[in-house]
Amino acid sequence: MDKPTFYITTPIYYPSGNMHIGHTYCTVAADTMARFKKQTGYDVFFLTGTDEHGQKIERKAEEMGVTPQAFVDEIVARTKELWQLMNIEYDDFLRTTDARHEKIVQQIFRKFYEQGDIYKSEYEGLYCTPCESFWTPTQLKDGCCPDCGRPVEPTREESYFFRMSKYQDWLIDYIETHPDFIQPPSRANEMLNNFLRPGLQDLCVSRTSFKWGVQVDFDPKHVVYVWIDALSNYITALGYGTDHDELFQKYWPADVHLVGKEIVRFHTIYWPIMLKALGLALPKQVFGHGWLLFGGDKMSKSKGNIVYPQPIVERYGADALRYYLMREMPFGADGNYTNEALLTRMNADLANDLGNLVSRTVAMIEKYDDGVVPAPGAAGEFEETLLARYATLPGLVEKHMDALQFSLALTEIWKLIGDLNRYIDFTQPWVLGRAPEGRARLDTVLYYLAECVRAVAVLLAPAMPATPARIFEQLGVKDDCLKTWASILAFGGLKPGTIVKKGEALFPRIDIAKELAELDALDAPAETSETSAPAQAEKAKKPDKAAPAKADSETDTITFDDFAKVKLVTAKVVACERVEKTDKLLKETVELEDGELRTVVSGIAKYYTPEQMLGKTVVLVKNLAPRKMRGIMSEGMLLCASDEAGNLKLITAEDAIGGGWEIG
RNA sequence: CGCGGGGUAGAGCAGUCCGGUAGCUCGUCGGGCUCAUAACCCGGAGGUCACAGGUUCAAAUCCUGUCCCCGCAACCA
Repeated sequence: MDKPTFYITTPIYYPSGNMHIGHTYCTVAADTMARFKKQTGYDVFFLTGTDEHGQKIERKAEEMGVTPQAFVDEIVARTKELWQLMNIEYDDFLRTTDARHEKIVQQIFRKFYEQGDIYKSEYEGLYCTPCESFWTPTQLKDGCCPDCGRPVEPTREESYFFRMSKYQDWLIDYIETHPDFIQPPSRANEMLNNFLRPGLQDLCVSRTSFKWGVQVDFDPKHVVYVWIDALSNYITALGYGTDHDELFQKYWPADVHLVGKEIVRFHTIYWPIMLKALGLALPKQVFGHGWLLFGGDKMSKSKGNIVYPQPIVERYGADALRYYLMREMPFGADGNYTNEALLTRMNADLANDLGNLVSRTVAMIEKYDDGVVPAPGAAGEFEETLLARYATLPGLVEKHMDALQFSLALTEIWKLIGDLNRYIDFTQPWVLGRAPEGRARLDTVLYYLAECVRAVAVLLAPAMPATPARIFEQLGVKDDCLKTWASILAFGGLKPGTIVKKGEALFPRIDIAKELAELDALDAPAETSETSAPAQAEKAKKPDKAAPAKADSETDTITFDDFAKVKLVTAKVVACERVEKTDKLLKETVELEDGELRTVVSGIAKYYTPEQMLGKTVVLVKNLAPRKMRGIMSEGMLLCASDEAGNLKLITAEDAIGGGWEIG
């Protein structure tokens, strides 16, 4: 008999830098789900991968002096290492640079064109030649390029467009009649209200301004634009469109696409329309999970607050991190990552509740029954309570897992763990062990403990794949049949006579204060330099624009001549006002020694009022290229120091009488 | 009125769709136990559910308005 199938995907990640804990979060969730479905009898296919094309990667590679392919190869290699470290068991890893993918994307694109969903037209926009970018009128700043401040010119670029509007009514109807399609439901409203009901624009689906992409085979100067390329991965990985499409026949449509909330739109609007145009079924569900924040802030390279999993896993193991990620926040909402919360959970849940339970269970069997699991006697009141929990637990876990509520599923498992710890206190095995007439009760208690701990190990396996084996080892469970989901549906699988063996603590208790200090010390370099976070990783990242590659690392030096190029002078603030309608900007007029006045715009309004600025002697980068912001030309930059939270302090020169003193 | 998320015990959160005793974890205070990783168990303290109106027998939950916080975007040279 064929098993039911289950096809789950993560997004294909953009390898412009190394994967951090946010990517890890999503991938662990997918892996946990995949393992759970396998455990409960499904034929599972779990896909992840990387989305490797696009101008951004082309540029980064160029800056680093390598080919785009070499650039992404490096990141992909590290990504795969990370997934291995995290115990991610994917069935396939698709790279959009794989020949198998590119070929089918071309085919899909051609099909769209031939059936009239894609038409050739001209992209009309305002083009900034130096930046090679199109801008819409609303993006312009004062009629100029928002990136470089230079004038733009109306330009037409030949492009292909997808007739999204043609499918709009169908899609609205589909979403309204399939309430489970977009999860959580609030995201569906967002899509309907913001994009679908106002009317879809035709989507520009090709570019001629860069080359790093899938070429349009019937019009080679075009490359396929990102979303057609990227979204197709979910079917090209299964061999769609080839002679060997058995996987596609078997697994499509996907049961769930896990996606970050920022790309829900592409997966619930463009992707369904593409599929409809191809005549294919839609995925059963798109689940938009929340973001992992750091201290309440979004993680970002510019804030330097990106958390990488490697140091954590090296210290505490993948299971501890996986548990934390799955347990700490409801899937779908944003959550905070903090080292402190991680360590607290490790101690409270893993060391105290679970680890200690295993430890005391095994220790008592060794002490009172020479390490041999005894046969149970009749169930009493306490046993009935336990059995009641035991009987409903698998069903509850399954219900929560099917709703992707990992946190709730784990909470249910921990309720049994709590019951077991309580059970020991209530039954007091150490008292029973003192008198011969207590022996029968004692044996019953010890058997119930061991059998329930076995069930816990089975239930933990999806989220914590490495831990069950360690529990089974101590319990002396060798028979693989006793490690399956089926084996816990009825109480009593564990054989009396099994030999237990106390081992090392599953999760040793941690000195939180000490560990926190050490983790902070590890993080410290990462705050000032992006390059040091994961020891063997990194090196490949860079700020998005400009900045020559060598400025990347704090260990790199510059020559004196390099330094001499920067003209730093003191400057006195003679006027200052807020720039209207902005949160961050102050406009200062500063005076240099020769009486020269400069206008400077600075993003410091959150830290200084115009009144505070007035009269200060500050440090100005005199020869920085002018840059227009909010329509005001800024002629230089005021030096600031920033702490790890991004708070700014102006560098001032208290003793300087006025402006114009040279520094350096 | 740009888009979105949020304001519930000292901290972090659930509960809000589908009104009906305000709940969980950590911390804290007191007690118990000694099988166990100074773990485990019991109990206590601590909340005008941001604010103001409204609907209702009944509002954290529904409606209206206000305030505040945080992302994104527009402005971090």
